[in-house]
Amino acid sequence: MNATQIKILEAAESELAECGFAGASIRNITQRAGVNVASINYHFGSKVELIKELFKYRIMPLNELRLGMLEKAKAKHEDGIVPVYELVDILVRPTVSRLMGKEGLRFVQAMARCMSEPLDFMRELDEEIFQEMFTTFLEAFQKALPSLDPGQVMNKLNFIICTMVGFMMHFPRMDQFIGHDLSKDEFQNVVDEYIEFIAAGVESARIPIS
Amino acid sequence: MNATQIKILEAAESELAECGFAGASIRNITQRAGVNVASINYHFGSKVELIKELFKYRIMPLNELRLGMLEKAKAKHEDGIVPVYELVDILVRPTVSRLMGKEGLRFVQAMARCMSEPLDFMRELDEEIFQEMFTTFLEAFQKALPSLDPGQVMNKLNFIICTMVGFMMHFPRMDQFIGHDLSKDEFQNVVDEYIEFIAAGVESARIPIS
DNA sequence: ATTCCTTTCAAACGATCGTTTAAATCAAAC
DNA sequence: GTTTGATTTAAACGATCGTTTGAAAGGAAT
Repeated sequence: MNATQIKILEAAESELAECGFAGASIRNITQRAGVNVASINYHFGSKVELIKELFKYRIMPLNELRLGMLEKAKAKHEDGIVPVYELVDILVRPTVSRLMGKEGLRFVQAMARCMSEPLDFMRELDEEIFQEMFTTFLEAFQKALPSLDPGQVMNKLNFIICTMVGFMMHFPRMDQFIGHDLSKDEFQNVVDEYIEFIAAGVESARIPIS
Repeated sequence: MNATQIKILEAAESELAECGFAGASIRNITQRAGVNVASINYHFGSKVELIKELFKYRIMPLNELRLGMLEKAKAKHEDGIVPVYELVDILVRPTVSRLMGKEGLRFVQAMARCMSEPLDFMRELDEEIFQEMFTTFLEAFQKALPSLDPGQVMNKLNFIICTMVGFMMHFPRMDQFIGHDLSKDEFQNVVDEYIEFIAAGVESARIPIS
């Protein structure tokens, strides 16, 4: 991965964050990166190969971080059962906490935008990257919530994903609704409250199994 | 609103749901509707005017429904304070319950896709349509959660919006994660559990005001 | 200095985009 | 039956899209 390729990847990330996949243009990306239009096809083969490469480049270390944290948490508790709150934190914080800081925001927005478009190659990424993490955490949540029906736990995990996707999507608009820009402290507060919000939802079981 | 215009609106909705705004093409829309390419500019003026018209056409009755339900709920409780669970239900169910059924899904997906794109005219719609409902429900939630800091209530409401956006976005993929298509009963179950999930998150207050 | 391989470049490819135009078609009023 | 206004149509507009091409430039090894 040489300097030109990294310049292109970062430019593509910005373009994706602002325009989405359909709206992103090769010409804009290369202009942002200060390289020739043909560079992308030369270095990556095509537009979709470029984007796939970008997400692999970004997501894989993030997932390894998460799985590592999960293993550590399992080891910490003698029965291997990690409490719900901790699981939610491990799952949510690595992504959400990146929203503060321009590069993190850029990545997360690019991600969210592409996830919202039903692109064939994103479905492939789903299967390559997310499915494994989904089943791993599903198992952990089922151990942490033994009183719940397995189907309910599955739903809860899907709800967590929903909230994460929604948060990534809605976050840039939150300022508009709140009325002012968030400071770093306020942002940390929002993240903490958000994780608490999700954990409480996961732990709740007001509706009995019918 | 004559027959041709409605045909165009519905075709536009389908196209938006599948391709988003940037990906939606006038030629595809007119082909779906079985009308000439020039019809859109003749009847609506431009692409963005068409989409704005579509959302006004769909959202305004939905919002009136919600505000009506809120008024009824306020009247039902002698102090005018509507419990959290009921507020969440009023806010979430009218949108989410539409996801079952092809037309509803089509509308919600079109909506979600466009909300994910930072389009100027969507910001206008935000201000015209959502801002009013946001402040109305913010007030109701603040009455229902008197022990919480106003800022926290604001965050909670933003979290609700996040989860709704995320749910609309993620719902078409949920089948893939669950492994089979949802039946009507299963879907109703998911909606109920989802509303409970959110309500529990809103009611939680584990983190003290620091 | 010359060879060889990688990288960059300007230019062009065909396709599709949103929009406009002017003629053709239709439906109702007189 | 003719006229008038609204609607639909096919064709073309200039612009931009992702991709390809063949030549120019660069850099390391001989």
